[in-house]
Amino acid sequence: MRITNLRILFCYFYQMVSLTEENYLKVLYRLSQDKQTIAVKDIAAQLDIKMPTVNSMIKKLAEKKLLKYEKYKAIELTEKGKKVALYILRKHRLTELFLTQVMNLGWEEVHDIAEQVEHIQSELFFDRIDEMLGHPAYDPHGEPIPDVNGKLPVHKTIPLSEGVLKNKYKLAGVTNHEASFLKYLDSLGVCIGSAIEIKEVQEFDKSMCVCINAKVNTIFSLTVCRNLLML
Amino acid sequence: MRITNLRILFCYFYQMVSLTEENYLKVLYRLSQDKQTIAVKDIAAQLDIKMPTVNSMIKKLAEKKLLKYEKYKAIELTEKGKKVALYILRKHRLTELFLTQVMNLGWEEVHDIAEQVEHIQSELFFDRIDEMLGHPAYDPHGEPIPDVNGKLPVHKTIPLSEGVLKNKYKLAGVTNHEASFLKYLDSLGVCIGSAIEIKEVQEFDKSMCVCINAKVNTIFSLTVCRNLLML
DNA sequence: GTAATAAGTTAGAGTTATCTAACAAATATA
DNA sequence: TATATTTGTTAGATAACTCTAACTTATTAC
Repeated sequence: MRITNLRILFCYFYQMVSLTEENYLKVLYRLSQDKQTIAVKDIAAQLDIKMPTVNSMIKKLAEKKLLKYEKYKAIELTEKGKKVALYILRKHRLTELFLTQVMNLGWEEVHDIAEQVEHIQSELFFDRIDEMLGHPAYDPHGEPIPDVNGKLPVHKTIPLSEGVLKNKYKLAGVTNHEASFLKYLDSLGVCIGSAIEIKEVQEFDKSMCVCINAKVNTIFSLTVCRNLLML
Repeated sequence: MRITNLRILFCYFYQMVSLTEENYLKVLYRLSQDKQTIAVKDIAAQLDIKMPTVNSMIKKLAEKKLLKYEKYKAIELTEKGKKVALYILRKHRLTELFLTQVMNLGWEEVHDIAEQVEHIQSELFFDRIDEMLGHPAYDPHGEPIPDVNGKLPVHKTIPLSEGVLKNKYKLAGVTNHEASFLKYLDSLGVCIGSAIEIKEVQEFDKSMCVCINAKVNTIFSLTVCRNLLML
Protein backbone atom coordinates (compact mmCIF):
# COMPACT_ATOMS: atom_id res chain seq x y z
CA MET A 1 0.00 0.00 0.00
CA ARG A 2 1.39 3.35 -1.04
CA ILE A 3 0.48 6.31 1.14
CA THR A 4 0.13 9.60 -0.65
CA ASN A 5 -2.08 11.64 1.59
CA LEU A 6 -1.00 12.59 5.05
CA ARG A 7 -4.55 12.58 6.35
CA ILE A 8 -4.94 9.00 5.29
CA LEU A 9 -1.59 8.18 6.81
CA PHE A 10 -2.80 9.36 10.15
CA CYS A 11 -6.06 7.55 10.17
CA TYR A 12 -4.27 4.29 9.58
CA PHE A 13 -0.92 4.51 11.29
CA TYR A 14 -0.62 7.38 13.62
CA GLN A 15 -1.53 5.76 16.90
CA MET A 16 1.23 3.28 16.36
CA VAL A 17 3.96 5.91 16.67
CA SER A 18 4.92 6.64 20.28
CA LEU A 19 6.04 10.02 21.55
CA THR A 20 9.61 8.73 21.74
CA GLU A 21 9.45 7.46 18.18
CA GLU A 22 8.13 10.83 17.06
CA ASN A 23 11.17 12.49 18.57
CA TYR A 24 13.48 10.09 16.79
CA LEU A 25 11.76 10.72 13.47
CA LYS A 26 12.01 14.45 13.92
CA VAL A 27 15.75 14.27 14.58
CA LEU A 28 16.20 11.76 11.76
CA TYR A 29 14.50 14.13 9.37
CA ARG A 30 16.52 17.12 10.50
CA LEU A 31 19.77 15.19 10.15
CA SER A 32 18.81 13.98 6.68
CA GLN A 33 18.39 17.62 5.66
CA ASP A 34 21.60 18.87 7.26
CA LYS A 35 23.99 16.13 6.22
CA GLN A 36 23.70 13.63 3.42
CA THR A 37 23.85 10.53 5.60
CA ILE A 38 22.35 9.94 9.04
CA ALA A 39 24.80 8.67 11.67
CA VAL A 40 23.87 6.85 14.88
CA LYS A 41 26.32 9.06 16.74
CA ASP A 42 24.52 12.24 15.63
CA ILE A 43 21.11 10.93 16.59
CA ALA A 44 22.46 10.03 20.01
CA ALA A 45 23.97 13.51 20.37
CA GLN A 46 20.77 15.29 19.32
CA LEU A 47 18.54 13.29 21.66
CA ASP A 48 21.13 13.17 24.43
CA ILE A 49 21.00 9.41 24.76
CA LYS A 50 23.58 6.65 24.23
CA MET A 51 24.35 4.97 20.92
CA PRO A 52 23.12 1.48 21.88
CA THR A 53 19.75 2.96 22.75
CA VAL A 54 19.60 4.56 19.34
CA ASN A 55 20.65 1.32 17.73
CA SER A 56 17.76 -0.63 19.17
CA MET A 57 15.24 2.09 18.38
CA ILE A 58 16.51 2.21 14.78
CA LYS A 59 15.78 -1.49 14.46
CA LYS A 60 12.31 -0.97 15.83
CA LEU A 61 11.60 1.90 13.43
CA ALA A 62 12.94 -0.21 10.56
CA GLU A 63 10.47 -2.97 11.48
CA LYS A 64 7.69 -0.41 11.35
CA LYS A 65 8.89 0.57 7.86
CA LEU A 66 9.62 4.11 8.97
CA LEU A 67 13.24 3.83 7.81
CA LYS A 68 15.64 1.60 5.91
CA TYR A 69 18.39 0.00 7.92
CA GLU A 70 21.26 -2.38 7.26
CA LYS A 71 24.04 -3.02 9.75
CA TYR A 72 26.87 -0.49 9.44
CA LYS A 73 25.15 1.18 6.50
CA ALA A 74 23.70 4.67 6.41
CA ILE A 75 20.18 5.13 7.78
CA GLU A 76 17.49 6.43 5.44
CA LEU A 77 13.92 7.50 6.16
CA THR A 78 11.19 5.87 4.07
CA GLU A 79 8.40 7.91 2.50
CA LYS A 80 6.20 6.93 5.41
CA GLY A 81 8.84 7.98 7.93
CA LYS A 82 9.30 11.30 6.18
CA LYS A 83 5.57 11.98 6.20
CA VAL A 84 5.26 11.37 9.90
CA ALA A 85 8.33 13.57 10.53
CA LEU A 86 6.89 16.31 8.34
CA TYR A 87 3.58 16.16 10.15
CA ILE A 88 5.32 16.67 13.49
CA LEU A 89 7.39 19.47 11.97
CA ARG A 90 4.17 21.04 10.72
CA LYS A 91 2.64 20.90 14.17
CA HIS A 92 5.81 22.32 15.73
CA ARG A 93 6.09 25.26 13.37
CA LEU A 94 2.39 26.08 13.40
CA THR A 95 2.59 26.09 17.19
CA GLU A 96 5.59 28.43 17.21
CA LEU A 97 3.83 30.86 14.94
CA PHE A 98 0.63 30.64 16.98
CA LEU A 99 2.54 31.34 20.18
CA THR A 100 4.15 34.46 18.71
CA GLN A 101 1.26 35.79 16.63
CA VAL A 102 -1.77 34.95 18.73
CA MET A 103 -0.32 34.57 22.21
CA ASN A 104 2.26 37.30 21.89
CA LEU A 105 5.21 35.34 23.20
CA GLY A 106 8.76 36.17 22.10
CA TRP A 107 10.40 34.12 19.34
CA GLU A 108 13.04 33.03 21.83
CA GLU A 109 10.40 31.66 24.23
CA VAL A 110 8.35 29.48 21.93
CA HIS A 111 10.61 26.57 21.08
CA ASP A 112 10.41 24.65 24.37
CA ILE A 113 6.63 24.97 24.47
CA ALA A 114 6.29 23.89 20.84
CA GLU A 115 8.45 20.83 21.55
CA GLN A 116 5.67 19.69 23.84
CA VAL A 117 2.63 20.90 21.91
CA GLU A 118 3.82 19.22 18.69
CA HIS A 119 2.94 15.81 20.18
CA ILE A 120 -0.69 16.67 20.76
CA GLN A 121 -2.92 14.40 18.73
CA SER A 122 -5.80 16.43 17.37
CA GLU A 123 -6.29 17.37 13.77
CA LEU A 124 -9.04 19.74 14.86
CA PHE A 125 -6.65 21.66 17.11
CA PHE A 126 -3.94 22.18 14.51
CA ASP A 127 -6.39 22.81 11.67
CA ARG A 128 -7.89 25.58 13.75
CA ILE A 129 -4.46 27.07 14.45
CA ASP A 130 -3.64 26.84 10.75
CA GLU A 131 -6.90 28.57 9.92
CA MET A 132 -6.44 31.31 12.52
CA LEU A 133 -3.01 32.04 11.09
CA GLY A 134 -4.30 32.06 7.50
CA HIS A 135 -2.49 28.88 6.36
CA PRO A 136 0.97 30.34 6.83
CA ALA A 137 4.03 29.10 4.90
CA TYR A 138 6.76 30.13 7.38
CA ASP A 139 7.22 30.02 11.15
CA PRO A 140 8.58 32.90 13.26
CA HIS A 141 12.17 31.81 12.58
CA GLY A 142 11.53 31.77 8.86
CA GLU A 143 11.39 27.98 8.69
CA PRO A 144 8.95 26.62 6.11
CA ILE A 145 5.77 24.95 7.41
CA PRO A 146 4.81 21.71 5.62
CA ASP A 147 1.24 21.78 4.33
CA VAL A 148 -1.40 19.16 5.27
CA ASN A 149 0.04 16.81 2.68
CA GLY A 150 3.60 17.22 3.88
CA LYS A 151 4.68 19.50 1.01
CA LEU A 152 7.28 22.10 1.92
CA PRO A 153 7.45 25.51 0.24
CA VAL A 154 10.91 25.87 -1.25
CA HIS A 155 12.79 29.06 -0.66
CA LYS A 156 16.18 29.78 -2.09
CA THR A 157 17.92 31.73 0.62
CA ILE A 158 21.63 32.27 1.21
CA PRO A 159 23.40 32.80 4.53
CA LEU A 160 24.38 36.45 4.95
CA SER A 161 28.01 35.25 5.14
CA GLU A 162 27.75 34.48 1.42
CA GLY A 163 26.19 37.83 0.59
CA VAL A 164 27.83 40.29 -1.80
CA LEU A 165 29.30 43.62 -0.69
CA LYS A 166 26.96 46.63 -1.16
CA ASN A 167 23.97 44.36 -1.78
CA LYS A 168 20.73 44.66 0.16
CA TYR A 169 18.94 41.55 1.48
CA LYS A 170 15.81 40.69 3.45
CA LEU A 171 16.01 38.40 6.48
CA ALA A 172 14.03 35.24 5.67
CA GLY A 173 15.13 32.96 8.48
CA VAL A 174 17.61 32.10 11.21
CA THR A 175 19.41 28.78 11.54
CA ASN A 176 20.23 29.18 15.22
CA HIS A 177 17.23 29.24 17.54
CA GLU A 178 18.99 29.78 20.87
CA ALA A 179 17.29 32.33 23.10
CA SER A 180 20.53 34.30 23.52
CA PHE A 181 20.95 34.71 19.77
CA LEU A 182 17.32 35.68 19.21
CA LYS A 183 17.42 38.20 22.05
CA TYR A 184 20.57 39.69 20.52
CA LEU A 185 18.72 40.12 17.22
CA ASP A 186 15.74 41.61 19.06
CA SER A 187 18.03 44.15 20.70
CA LEU A 188 19.11 45.30 17.24
CA GLY A 189 15.55 45.44 15.98
CA VAL A 190 16.24 42.57 13.60
CA CYS A 191 13.31 40.32 12.75
CA ILE A 192 12.04 38.27 9.82
CA GLY A 193 11.62 40.73 6.95
CA SER A 194 14.28 43.19 8.15
CA ALA A 195 16.38 44.80 5.41
CA ILE A 196 20.12 44.27 5.78
CA GLU A 197 22.71 45.95 3.57
CA ILE A 198 26.34 44.83 3.54
CA LYS A 199 28.41 47.99 3.93
CA GLU A 200 31.82 46.47 4.46
CA VAL A 201 33.49 43.08 4.94
CA GLN A 202 36.64 42.68 7.04
CA GLU A 203 39.15 40.50 5.25
CA PHE A 204 40.83 39.01 8.33
CA ASP A 205 37.77 37.66 10.22
CA LYS A 206 34.99 38.00 7.63
CA SER A 207 32.97 40.14 10.03
CA MET A 208 30.59 42.54 8.32
CA CYS A 209 29.54 46.09 8.85
CA VAL A 210 25.83 46.12 8.00
CA CYS A 211 23.01 48.61 7.94
CA ILE A 212 19.75 47.37 9.45
CA ASN A 213 16.42 48.66 8.12
CA ALA A 214 18.27 51.59 6.55
CA LYS A 215 18.78 52.96 10.06
CA VAL A 216 21.18 51.25 12.43
CA ASN A 217 24.79 50.38 11.52
CA THR A 218 26.43 47.54 13.36
CA ILE A 219 29.05 44.79 13.11
CA PHE A 220 28.03 41.16 12.58
CA SER A 221 30.59 38.44 13.33
CA LEU A 222 31.00 35.60 10.83
CA THR A 223 29.05 33.36 13.24
CA VAL A 224 26.12 35.75 13.21
CA CYS A 225 26.26 36.06 9.40
CA ARG A 226 26.22 32.29 8.95
CA ASN A 227 23.02 32.06 11.00
CA LEU A 228 21.04 34.63 9.03
CA LEU A 229 19.23 33.33 5.95
CA MET A 230 18.64 36.05 3.39
CA LEU A 231 16.46 36.54 0.33
CA MET B 1 8.92 21.42 54.96
CA ARG B 2 5.41 22.77 54.52
CA ILE B 3 4.51 23.97 51.05
CA THR B 4 2.08 26.84 50.89
CA ASN B 5 2.64 28.35 47.50
CA LEU B 6 2.02 26.42 44.34
CA ARG B 7 4.73 28.28 42.44
CA ILE B 8 7.25 27.17 45.00
CA LEU B 9 5.90 23.65 44.85
CA PHE B 10 6.66 23.52 41.19
CA CYS B 11 10.14 24.83 41.30
CA TYR B 12 11.06 22.14 43.80
CA PHE B 13 8.99 19.13 43.04
CA TYR B 14 7.31 19.26 39.73
CA GLN B 15 9.79 17.43 37.56
CA MET B 16 9.44 14.46 39.85
CA VAL B 17 5.81 13.86 38.92
CA SER B 18 5.44 11.82 35.72
CA LEU B 19 2.61 12.19 33.25
CA THR B 20 1.13 8.92 34.52
CA GLU B 21 1.31 10.12 38.10
CA GLU B 22 -0.37 13.37 37.10
CA ASN B 23 -3.26 11.41 35.68
CA TYR B 24 -3.60 9.39 38.87
CA LEU B 25 -3.58 12.55 40.99
CA LYS B 26 -6.24 14.12 38.82
CA VAL B 27 -8.54 11.12 39.19
CA LEU B 28 -7.73 10.86 42.88
CA TYR B 29 -8.74 14.46 43.38
CA ARG B 30 -11.94 14.10 41.40
CA LEU B 31 -12.92 10.99 43.37
CA SER B 32 -12.18 12.70 46.68
CA GLN B 33 -14.64 15.43 45.66
CA ASP B 34 -17.35 13.09 44.41
CA LYS B 35 -17.34 10.51 47.15
CA GLN B 36 -16.04 10.73 50.66
CA THR B 37 -13.51 7.91 50.38
CA ILE B 38 -11.30 6.97 47.44
CA ALA B 39 -11.54 3.31 46.37
CA VAL B 40 -8.94 1.42 44.36
CA LYS B 41 -11.75 0.00 42.25
CA ASP B 42 -12.95 3.46 41.23
CA ILE B 43 -9.47 4.64 40.31
CA ALA B 44 -9.03 1.56 38.16
CA ALA B 45 -12.37 2.20 36.48
CA GLN B 46 -11.64 5.86 35.79
CA LEU B 47 -8.21 5.21 34.32
CA ASP B 48 -9.29 1.99 32.59
CA ILE B 49 -6.53 -0.07 34.14
CA LYS B 50 -6.54 -3.06 36.48
CA MET B 51 -6.62 -2.87 40.25
CA PRO B 52 -3.16 -4.37 40.92
CA THR B 53 -1.66 -1.66 38.71
CA VAL B 54 -3.42 0.98 40.77
CA ASN B 55 -2.26 -0.68 43.95
CA SER B 56 1.39 -0.42 43.04
CA MET B 57 1.07 3.16 41.83
CA ILE B 58 -0.68 4.09 45.08
CA LYS B 59 2.30 2.79 47.01
CA LYS B 60 4.62 4.81 44.84
CA LEU B 61 2.60 8.00 45.30
CA ALA B 62 2.51 7.35 49.05
CA GLU B 63 6.31 7.15 49.08
CA LYS B 64 6.42 10.50 47.33
CA LYS B 65 4.17 11.89 50.06
CA LEU B 66 1.47 12.72 47.54
CA LEU B 67 -1.09 10.63 49.42
CA LYS B 68 -1.64 8.70 52.67
CA TYR B 69 -1.96 4.97 52.36
CA GLU B 70 -2.44 2.06 54.72
CA LYS B 71 -3.34 -1.42 53.54
CA TYR B 72 -7.08 -1.92 53.19
CA LYS B 73 -7.74 1.59 54.46
CA ALA B 74 -9.19 4.51 52.53
CA ILE B 75 -6.76 6.53 50.38
CA GLU B 76 -6.34 10.22 51.12
CA LEU B 77 -4.46 12.90 49.20
CA THR B 78 -1.92 14.94 51.17
CA GLU B 79 -1.78 18.73 50.86
CA LYS B 80 1.08 18.31 48.42
CA GLY B 81 -0.91 15.79 46.36
CA LYS B 82 -3.91 18.11 46.32
CA LYS B 83 -1.81 21.04 45.13
CA VAL B 84 -0.37 19.12 42.22
CA ALA B 85 -3.85 17.86 41.32
CA LEU B 86 -5.26 21.38 41.50
CA TYR B 87 -2.48 22.72 39.31
CA ILE B 88 -3.28 20.15 36.63
CA LEU B 89 -6.97 20.93 37.02
CA ARG B 90 -6.14 24.61 36.58
CA LYS B 91 -4.24 23.91 33.39
CA HIS B 92 -7.04 21.69 32.09
CA ARG B 93 -9.80 24.20 32.72
CA LEU B 94 -7.84 27.19 31.47
CA THR B 95 -7.16 25.20 28.32
CA GLU B 96 -10.82 24.34 27.83
CA LEU B 97 -11.82 27.97 28.17
CA PHE B 98 -9.03 29.07 25.84
CA LEU B 99 -10.10 26.54 23.23
CA THR B 100 -13.69 27.78 23.30
CA GLN B 101 -13.12 31.51 23.76
CA VAL B 102 -9.99 32.14 21.71
CA MET B 103 -9.95 29.26 19.28
CA ASN B 104 -13.68 29.03 18.80
CA LEU B 105 -14.04 25.31 19.31
CA GLY B 106 -17.29 23.83 20.62
CA TRP B 107 -17.58 22.96 24.31
CA GLU B 108 -18.10 19.33 23.35
CA GLU B 109 -14.82 19.27 21.39
CA VAL B 110 -12.40 20.67 23.93
CA HIS B 111 -12.11 17.98 26.57
CA ASP B 112 -9.89 15.53 24.69
CA ILE B 113 -7.51 18.25 23.61
CA ALA B 114 -7.34 19.70 27.12
CA GLU B 115 -6.53 16.23 28.49
CA GLN B 116 -3.31 16.45 26.50
CA VAL B 117 -2.52 20.15 26.88
CA GLU B 118 -2.88 20.00 30.68
CA HIS B 119 0.41 18.09 30.87
CA ILE B 120 2.44 20.78 29.17
CA GLN B 121 5.08 22.13 31.49
CA SER B 122 5.36 25.85 31.01
CA GLU B 123 4.22 28.46 33.48
CA LEU B 124 4.70 31.07 30.78
CA PHE B 125 2.22 29.34 28.49
CA PHE B 126 -0.57 28.98 31.04
CA ASP B 127 0.04 32.40 32.58
CA ARG B 128 -0.40 33.90 29.14
CA ILE B 129 -3.62 31.96 28.57
CA ASP B 130 -4.85 33.07 32.00
CA GLU B 131 -4.02 36.67 31.12
CA MET B 132 -5.65 36.51 27.69
CA LEU B 133 -8.83 35.22 29.30
CA GLY B 134 -8.75 37.88 32.03
CA HIS B 135 -8.02 35.50 34.95
CA PRO B 136 -11.31 33.63 34.62
CA ALA B 137 -12.95 31.79 37.53
CA TYR B 138 -14.98 29.24 35.56
CA ASP B 139 -14.38 27.01 32.54
CA PRO B 140 -16.87 26.55 29.65
CA HIS B 141 -18.69 23.80 31.55
CA GLY B 142 -19.06 26.07 34.58
CA GLU B 143 -16.35 24.23 36.54
CA PRO B 144 -14.31 26.46 38.82
CA ILE B 145 -10.69 27.16 37.83
CA PRO B 146 -8.18 26.99 40.71
CA ASP B 147 -6.07 30.15 40.97
CA VAL B 148 -2.24 30.13 40.85
CA ASN B 149 -2.15 29.14 44.51
CA GLY B 150 -4.62 26.32 44.09
CA LYS B 151 -7.56 28.18 45.64
CA LEU B 152 -10.95 27.30 44.20
CA PRO B 153 -13.80 29.81 43.97
CA VAL B 154 -16.72 28.32 45.88
CA HIS B 155 -20.09 28.40 44.25
CA LYS B 156 -23.20 27.13 45.92
CA THR B 157 -25.12 25.59 43.06
CA ILE B 158 -27.88 22.99 43.16
CA PRO B 159 -28.72 20.44 40.48
CA LEU B 160 -31.84 21.45 38.60
CA SER B 161 -33.42 18.20 39.86
CA GLU B 162 -33.51 19.80 43.31
CA GLY B 163 -34.98 23.05 42.03
CA VAL B 164 -38.31 24.35 43.24
CA LEU B 165 -41.43 24.54 41.05
CA LYS B 166 -42.06 27.97 39.47
CA ASN B 167 -38.56 29.18 40.40
CA LYS B 168 -36.14 30.65 37.87
CA TYR B 169 -32.48 29.59 37.83
CA LYS B 170 -29.34 30.39 35.88
CA LEU B 171 -27.21 27.58 34.46
CA ALA B 172 -23.84 27.69 36.21
CA GLY B 173 -22.37 24.35 35.18
CA VAL B 174 -22.88 20.84 33.86
CA THR B 175 -21.68 17.67 35.57
CA ASN B 176 -21.72 15.52 32.46
CA HIS B 177 -19.21 16.50 29.79
CA GLU B 178 -20.07 13.94 27.12
CA ALA B 179 -20.23 15.37 23.61
CA SER B 180 -23.71 13.95 23.05
CA PHE B 181 -25.09 15.69 26.13
CA LEU B 182 -23.42 19.02 25.29
CA LYS B 183 -24.66 18.89 21.72
CA TYR B 184 -28.16 18.21 23.01
CA LEU B 185 -27.92 21.35 25.15
CA ASP B 186 -26.55 23.31 22.19
CA SER B 187 -29.52 22.24 20.09
CA LEU B 188 -31.83 23.78 22.72
CA GLY B 189 -29.78 26.96 22.91
CA VAL B 190 -28.75 26.13 26.47
CA CYS B 191 -25.35 27.40 27.60
CA ILE B 192 -23.69 28.65 30.79
CA GLY B 193 -25.76 31.62 31.94
CA SER B 194 -29.01 30.49 30.33
CA ALA B 195 -32.17 31.20 32.35
CA ILE B 196 -34.26 28.12 33.16
CA GLU B 197 -37.67 28.26 34.80
CA ILE B 198 -39.36 25.18 36.21
CA LYS B 199 -42.89 25.19 34.82
CA GLU B 200 -44.03 21.76 35.87
CA VAL B 201 -42.69 18.59 37.51
CA GLN B 202 -44.08 15.17 36.65
CA GLU B 203 -44.65 13.15 39.80
CA PHE B 204 -44.10 9.70 38.28
CA ASP B 205 -40.66 10.19 36.63
CA LYS B 206 -39.54 13.57 38.02
CA SER B 207 -39.18 14.92 34.51
CA MET B 208 -39.60 18.68 34.24
CA CYS B 209 -41.28 21.02 31.83
CA VAL B 210 -38.96 24.03 31.69
CA CYS B 211 -38.78 27.34 29.90
CA ILE B 212 -35.38 28.23 28.46
CA ASN B 213 -34.32 31.87 28.21
CA ALA B 214 -37.97 32.89 28.55
CA LYS B 215 -38.54 31.54 25.03
CA VAL B 216 -38.46 27.81 24.41
CA ASN B 217 -40.48 25.28 26.42
CA THR B 218 -39.19 21.73 26.61
CA ILE B 219 -39.11 18.61 28.75
CA PHE B 220 -35.97 17.65 30.71
CA SER B 221 -35.65 14.09 31.98
CA LEU B 222 -34.48 13.52 35.54
CA THR B 223 -31.07 12.53 34.16
CA VAL B 224 -30.75 15.85 32.36
CA CYS B 225 -31.88 17.78 35.46
CA ARG B 226 -29.32 16.04 37.64
CA ASN B 227 -26.55 17.16 35.30
CA LEU B 228 -27.43 20.83 35.26
CA LEU B 229 -25.98 22.92 38.08
CA MET B 230 -28.01 26.02 38.81
CA LEU B 231 -27.57 29.26 40.66
C1' DG C 1 -22.85 -15.18 62.66
C1' DT C 2 -21.51 -17.52 58.81
C1' DA C 3 -21.27 -18.03 53.93
C1' DA C 4 -20.99 -15.69 49.63
C1' DT C 5 -19.45 -11.78 47.16
C1' DA C 6 -16.78 -7.75 46.42
C1' DA C 7 -12.66 -5.24 47.03
C1' DG C 8 -7.85 -5.11 47.84
C1' DT C 9 -3.20 -7.20 47.75
C1' DT C 10 0.89 -10.00 46.41
C1' DA C 11 3.77 -12.37 43.22
C1' DG C 12 5.54 -12.86 38.98
C1' DA C 13 5.79 -11.63 34.09
C1' DG C 14 5.80 -8.53 29.78
C1' DT C 15 6.79 -4.07 27.24
C1' DT C 16 9.14 0.18 26.34
C1' DA C 17 12.96 2.90 26.63
C1' DT C 18 16.94 3.51 28.77
C1' DC C 19 21.78 2.20 30.46
C1' DT C 20 26.96 -0.02 30.77
C1' DA C 21 30.47 -3.17 29.28
C1' DA C 22 32.44 -5.58 25.76
C1' DC C 23 33.20 -6.43 21.08
C1' DA C 24 33.24 -5.59 15.77
C1' DA C 25 33.55 -2.89 11.70
C1' DA C 26 34.78 1.23 9.35
C1' DT C 27 37.66 5.17 8.95
C1' DA C 28 41.66 7.97 9.70
C1' DT C 29 46.51 8.29 10.43
C1' DA C 30 51.19 7.45 10.35
C1' DT D 1 49.28 -0.98 4.56
C1' DA D 2 49.14 -1.56 9.34
C1' DT D 3 47.67 0.44 13.40
C1' DA D 4 44.94 3.59 16.09
C1' DT D 5 40.75 5.84 16.61
C1' DT D 6 36.08 6.41 15.86
C1' DT D 7 31.69 4.56 15.04
C1' DG D 8 28.39 0.93 15.36
C1' DT D 9 26.62 -3.39 17.45
C1' DT D 10 25.48 -7.04 20.86
C1' DA D 11 24.37 -8.70 25.32
C1' DG D 12 22.53 -8.12 29.53
C1' DA D 13 20.66 -5.04 33.27
C1' DT D 14 17.36 -1.51 35.09
C1' DA D 15 13.22 1.45 35.81
C1' DA D 16 8.45 2.68 34.85
C1' DC D 17 4.02 1.00 34.04
C1' DT D 18 1.21 -2.44 32.78
C1' DC D 19 -0.84 -7.26 33.03
C1' DT D 20 -2.82 -12.17 34.94
C1' DA D 21 -3.36 -15.53 38.53
C1' DA D 22 -3.76 -16.47 43.11
C1' DC D 23 -4.61 -15.10 47.62
C1' DT D 24 -6.49 -12.08 51.65
C1' DT D 25 -9.47 -8.92 53.87
C1' DA D 26 -13.78 -6.50 54.10
C1' DT D 27 -18.60 -6.21 53.19
C1' DT D 28 -23.17 -8.00 52.21
C1' DA D 29 -26.87 -11.17 52.53
C1' DC D 30 -29.13 -14.72 54.47
